[in-house]
Amino acid sequence: MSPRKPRFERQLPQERRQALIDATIESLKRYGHEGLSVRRISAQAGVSIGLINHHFPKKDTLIAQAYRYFNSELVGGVRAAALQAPAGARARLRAFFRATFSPPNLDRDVLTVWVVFWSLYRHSPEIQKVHGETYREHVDLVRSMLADLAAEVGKLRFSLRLAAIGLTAMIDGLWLEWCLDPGNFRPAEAIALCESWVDSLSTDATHTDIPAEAPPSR
Amino acid sequence: MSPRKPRFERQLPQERRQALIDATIESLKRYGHEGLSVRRISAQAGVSIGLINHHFPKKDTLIAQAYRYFNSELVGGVRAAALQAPAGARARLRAFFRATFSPPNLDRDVLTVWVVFWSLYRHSPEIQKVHGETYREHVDLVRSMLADLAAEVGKLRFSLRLAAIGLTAMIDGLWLEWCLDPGNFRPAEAIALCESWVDSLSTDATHTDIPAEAPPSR
DNA sequence: CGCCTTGCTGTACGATCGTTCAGTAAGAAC
DNA sequence: GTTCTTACTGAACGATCGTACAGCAAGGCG
Repeated sequence: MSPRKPRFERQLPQERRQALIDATIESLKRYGHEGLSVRRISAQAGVSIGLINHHFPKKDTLIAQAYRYFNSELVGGVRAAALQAPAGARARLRAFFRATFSPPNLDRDVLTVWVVFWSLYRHSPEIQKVHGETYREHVDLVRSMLADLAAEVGKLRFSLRLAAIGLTAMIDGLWLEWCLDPGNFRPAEAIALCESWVDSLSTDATHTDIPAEAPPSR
Repeated sequence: MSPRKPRFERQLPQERRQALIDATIESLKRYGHEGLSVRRISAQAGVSIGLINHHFPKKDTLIAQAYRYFNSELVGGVRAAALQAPAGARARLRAFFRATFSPPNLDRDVLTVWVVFWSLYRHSPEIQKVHGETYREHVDLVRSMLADLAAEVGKLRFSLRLAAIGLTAMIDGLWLEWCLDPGNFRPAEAIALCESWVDSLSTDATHTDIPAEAPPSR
């Protein structure tokens, strides 16, 4: 007699949880918002429907943890790229932009996942919580590089806070536009736009009246 | 005998369709993605469930038309603001930025509606079709103002195409960031970031190597 | 006033949703 | 080989989904 093939393999909870998180993101890439159902996710992971609720109290918990993982992967990747670059604020920023506008980050499916997560934000406290914890890391990374730039070239055109906001907005906006229509511009052009914007930070204001710097109410 | 109150009022198809479009957007503001169900929408409009399929062949058609209306309202509003401004590229851009970062456009609910529509884009051919037709109007508006600017100050740092992409990205990115956390910056700061970026367009490049301008493959 | 058009209602249908839970079996421990 | 823990399955539940459709009734018209 041949040994029976087991109907399933037991795994350590932490490994299975990660597999479910991976399946969540993959299903989200495949089917968009409709991929976020327990049936789609469990099918993608090759497990039964009930296993999700065995490892996660609610579906929303799994989605929030998938968002956390997705965020940390991005931040980890671009941070590593920036740290591997030669010393100097501009070189680090250049490497950061290259990583930002290259695979795996510049990928229509990946960017679609971002947009779907963002669309869940307003009506999901769990997503809001994860966002508050992880998106800050991304902004902090940008801010630290801009701080290095300021140390090299002197005072910037905007406060560190506002400069980081502007650069993050430019990146997110370019991501969004490229996600909706990748034929509009090439990655190298997106990098050029970002570098040009950083350059403009270190030149004196010529035409614009910058409003007095008052930190926002919050 | 008091005259019986009619159980419902008949309306012209075009009026009822518009009412359903309004209800769709309102329900979307209220409940996010989950507001896009025929039951939520019909409840918001105060009509029966079946009326939606009486006026629209499929739910997706209604959603796509709501996206079209939402887009045209935005473009119409900011274009009107730009046209009412004093002559001159900078004045028009300034008015455009003010309209872009003021109500009704700068409203968390309104911005959430944008993000949800964007999240539907990749897996909905109907949304893609509307987007292709209407988003172009917005980009064209931006491009025409930048063309006027170029005519005033001479050659810009980027091609008209790329400059419009960068400015649109900056606006969309700031919208997104403000939607996720309105406490991060004030509207006046967003306007300053945009105006500063436009200013940098008309100064010579100093540090950045701009890649050769080759139109994208498409 | 009665007729006719048609905007409109509301039930019904099958599909799919998130969650529960009793039962199964994998695989380590002894 | 036996026992035990628990990762795991899969049917079942009620709720909600989009669509279809038979019938009602509002309101203009003759």
